[in-house]
Amino acid sequence: MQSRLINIHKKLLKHFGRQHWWPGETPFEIMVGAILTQNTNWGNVERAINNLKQAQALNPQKMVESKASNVECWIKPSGYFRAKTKKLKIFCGWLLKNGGVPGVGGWGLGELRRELLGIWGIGPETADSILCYALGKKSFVVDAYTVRIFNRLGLIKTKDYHEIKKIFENDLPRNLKLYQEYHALIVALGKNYCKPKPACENCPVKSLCSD
DNA sequence: ACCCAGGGTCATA
DNA sequence: TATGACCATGGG
Repeated sequence: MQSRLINIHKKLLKHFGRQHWWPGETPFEIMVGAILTQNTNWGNVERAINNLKQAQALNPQKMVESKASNVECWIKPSGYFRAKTKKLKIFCGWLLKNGGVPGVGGWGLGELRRELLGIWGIGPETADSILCYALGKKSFVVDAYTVRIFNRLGLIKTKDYHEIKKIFENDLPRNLKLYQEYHALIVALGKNYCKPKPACENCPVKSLCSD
């Protein structure tokens, strides 16, 4: 399995090139993006983040202090704007209480991951995205594309998040840039070739990933 | 007019 | 444990 996963990464890298993820300028912006992109097209998230920047609200303090109706207005393009406003406010409250980005950045991976998962609105993928891309922790991110693609390739036969995460983390070299690049490439692959319907027979993914 | 998107929570069986 | 409803905007 090990050589398969690494081999697939190599092929994807060759085909798509480096993705330079996460698209965001600061760790906090990456964290906000990780929450806003939940089940949402990235283009819509960019509009929301631009609104926050324009309002000079892209910092934890302002996020907590601002009226909910204002935050809702800024992030409206990213959808689920009421739910996500609540998530952002709760998350930023937690962040401030714990010394901001520098404060939580010093924690160990295991402890920090459990903390994040304890926050309302932060599930496994959002937590791992924050860990891996905002804080540089070696925590592999699994998403719907990963589940779909690797099941279709026949390399896994489970949809369980943590099972799949372990498969990747056990088999891949423990390398941050590899974790970051691999997940980004999986998203590139999923966006371009691996739609839910139809589940194509001659899926380009298979030839792309075959030996 | 449909399906989909870089999920997560909650209620129900 | 495992489905289903719900959250909501914008692109194809």
